[in-house]
Amino acid sequence: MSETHGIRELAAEFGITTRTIRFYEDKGMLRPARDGQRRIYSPRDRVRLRLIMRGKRLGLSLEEIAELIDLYDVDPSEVTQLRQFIEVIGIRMTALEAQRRDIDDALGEMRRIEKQCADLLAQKQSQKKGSKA
Amino acid sequence: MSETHGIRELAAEFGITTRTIRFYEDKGMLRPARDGQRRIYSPRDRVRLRLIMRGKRLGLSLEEIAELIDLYDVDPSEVTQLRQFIEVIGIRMTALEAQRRDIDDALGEMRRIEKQCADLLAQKQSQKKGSKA
DNA sequence: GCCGCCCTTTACGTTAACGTAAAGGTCAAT
DNA sequence: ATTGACCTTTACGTTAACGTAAAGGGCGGC
Repeated sequence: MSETHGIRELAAEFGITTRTIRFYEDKGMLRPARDGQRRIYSPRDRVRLRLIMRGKRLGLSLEEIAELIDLYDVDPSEVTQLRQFIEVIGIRMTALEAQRRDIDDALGEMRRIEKQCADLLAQKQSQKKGSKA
Repeated sequence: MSETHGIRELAAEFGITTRTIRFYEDKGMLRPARDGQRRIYSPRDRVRLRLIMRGKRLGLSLEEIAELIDLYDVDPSEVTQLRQFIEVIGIRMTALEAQRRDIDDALGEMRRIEKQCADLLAQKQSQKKGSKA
């Protein structure tokens, strides 16, 4: 039942190298338990790694990702911290929404181009047919 | 009426340095005209630069961006090229859609956390009031 | 006891995407 | 003609995010 993993397992699961995982630990983004010297990764560590990978897919730097992840486990005891927290999250969300718009724009253009190509293809096909008939 | 620009203007408009613009040219991503030695940027060049910046916001490497931009001005004369083209665009679109999902996931989580914080804040406020009454 | 496999730390190497500095050309204004 | 504001090329420097190699410990199997 104890859902723990070795570093090699985790690396395989995420398609990265052990070096990369240790590097993220160096950067303070992971804090696996230890069995002697060996690193032991809990489900919680896996979640963190998943968040890191998603951040990378979004084009964030490791530094930005670290900040974001830290957001997830701020202890919500101080009110001023909570306020700042909400503000930071708001900023981040605005950025993400802008990125979403960028993606939608790009997708729109690509669909347009794709259609143009398809139309051109159809034209050429009918021309071919015509030449045979 | 001739909508051309010097390198300095363009840099200011996009919030980047002239070095960066020349760097992109080195990489074959821009091909400004010349007046003697000076670079002259056409509206077309500006569009390209806009595409580059958007690609960067999406976390793409300059190499990926260059490929994508080249997609926009492939000459659609060969049918096999058109087919390949449509395929490549499809792959790119799939990737962008995945990235969109990542963003939506992240936004969802952040909204959840934001709400949690807001609720906590509200709780603390009412507690404060209660202690004063 | 030794082999092979996994793990560890330490440290130098590499690539992308520029930054920064050096050395110089051009042109308008003073 | 010299200053200042641009522009140019060339080239070395820098940072992030790892890769890669060296040197070694722990352990189950033969």
